[in-house]
Amino acid sequence: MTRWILHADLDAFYAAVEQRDNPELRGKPVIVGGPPEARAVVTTASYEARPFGVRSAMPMSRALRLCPEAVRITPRFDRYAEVSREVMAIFRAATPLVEPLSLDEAFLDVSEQARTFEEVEALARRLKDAVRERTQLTVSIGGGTNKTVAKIASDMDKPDGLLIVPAGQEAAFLAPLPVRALWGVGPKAEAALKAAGFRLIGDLAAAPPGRMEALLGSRGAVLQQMARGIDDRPVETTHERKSIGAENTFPRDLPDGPELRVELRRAVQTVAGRLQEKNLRARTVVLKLRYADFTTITRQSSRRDPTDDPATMLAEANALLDSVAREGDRFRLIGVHATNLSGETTEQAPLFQLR
DNA sequence: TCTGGGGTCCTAGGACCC
DNA sequence: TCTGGGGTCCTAGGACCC
Repeated sequence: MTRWILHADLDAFYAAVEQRDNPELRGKPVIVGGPPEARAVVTTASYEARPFGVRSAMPMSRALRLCPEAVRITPRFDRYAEVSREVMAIFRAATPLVEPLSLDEAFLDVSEQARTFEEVEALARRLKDAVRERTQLTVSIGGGTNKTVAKIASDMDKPDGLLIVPAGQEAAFLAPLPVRALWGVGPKAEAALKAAGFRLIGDLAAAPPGRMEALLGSRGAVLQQMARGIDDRPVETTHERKSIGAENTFPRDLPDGPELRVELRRAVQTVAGRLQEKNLRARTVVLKLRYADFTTITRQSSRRDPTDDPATMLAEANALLDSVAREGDRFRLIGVHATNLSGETTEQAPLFQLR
């Protein structure tokens, strides 16, 4: 039996929700993200904003210079989560095998619902129609016999796309695409591959045995298999949470002192609160600091007994900060993470919670 | 131009144990 | 005098994803 995987990706999701909720924003460039004074970045740019060169992860100050007439909206994550649940429910009505990757993306295994290319395409079409009718949002759907192909296919026909790769065509579909399109190839790996003469996914597929490992370590072999259209990762409906964290960049750099310690306490309280909400405890507290020059360090301490107590965690975090802070240091970010979790860590929730 | 915040996974060195 | 080999845990940093 052929395995059929869909990857569904809501188009400019956060911006689209804002435009749907507020008709005055429709047809206008909308940029979702914090204010430039807060040193925020773009979370999502509507399709009207993209011709100006506005992209996600870009500093908001730059985005607003590129597109001064844009309407900037501070993200409303709770709202996006609500809409996301509606969309995921539509997917789960089609198949129980749904793996949310974030609020706006999911893999679906539809092997039980569709057996041929035509049936898969028809099912994807029905899903797109259902999402549009029930939420007024457009979703791009890619499909194929594995996750790699489905994910890349959904990217290639945005927005409002639909692209199913026929069984047997995986490698041929991937070959002409740049290596950067592969999941797990970021700026560093791309540069390393380019320097070694590999530009296209087809180049990776054809590399001699051992070449990819030499270049990229253990990931090399996996990447080459993906490049060849081979990827048997299943759609996972649950996942085990490994960490919970909260961090914050300040509008202005701060020295160690009462203000910084207050920020640290806030972060600890957020994390402890979320641990308690989820009935989890952590054995390890991680302090994260970013200096004014953007260098980032972490310091952690573990103990035998897991805790969710804010006072205990704060004492540890403060001690860690004591151990690194020097006179004259200035910090732009502080964060706290809890790891080595115990309790019921298996969840149905998305892998990546927020975008 | 000036760089977020939520995560996962991997590597590498050192401590410690047998 | 020169000095194992394997396993596990902890720590720190970094690449990557959305």
